[in-house]
Amino acid sequence: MIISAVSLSRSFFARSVHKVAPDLIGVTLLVNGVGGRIIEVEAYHHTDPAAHSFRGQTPRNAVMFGPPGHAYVYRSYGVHWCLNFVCEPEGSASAVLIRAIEPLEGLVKMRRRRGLSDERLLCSGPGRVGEALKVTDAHNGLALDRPPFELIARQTKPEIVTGVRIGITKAAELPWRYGFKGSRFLSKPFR
DNA sequence: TATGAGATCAACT
DNA sequence: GTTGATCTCATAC
Repeated sequence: MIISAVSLSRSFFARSVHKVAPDLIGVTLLVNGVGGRIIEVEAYHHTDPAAHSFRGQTPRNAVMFGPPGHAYVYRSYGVHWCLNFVCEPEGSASAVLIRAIEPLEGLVKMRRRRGLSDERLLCSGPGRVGEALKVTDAHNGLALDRPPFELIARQTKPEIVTGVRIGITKAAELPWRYGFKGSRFLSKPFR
């Protein structure tokens, strides 16, 4: 069977984060040909106290204030690189955090980068995704429809679960975490 | 199974 | 000086 790989259109990200985030579940994300299916994301909006953009533009979050369809990469806890996709028309400053993917392409590279063999732990967490896909500040601001990024549309719409976001204290009650129902690659179970 | 320290940096008080 | 969109390893129950 031949399955054609359809890239996401440029307008995909020119919508509300709350539409883009669930639509990303099941989409295949590759960086330099390495990656897999997006399993878990979180939405951050500029009106949301938990968002980096909430208090206005800084050197770190400047990309969030730019055009949609670009990568926003930030250093988490001084240690990890976390990957976001900027959404909505320019200036609204919202983004989707990629929290987990199901490893499909470049398993050998991901295992080497992570120093792990357990597939389930390769990319199940935002810091782990960054390390496995080798995302760094060099990717901050790059367009998502050009190399090294590749986003391939899903064939069918998966069942999606929602819940509260993880690891935040501000606006912790907002159900803006989205996941692929039943996947074993979720960073934490939904309940 | 659960809690704690360390890594190490931008932004905030 | 403290906090945070995190993870790993160590030690304790």
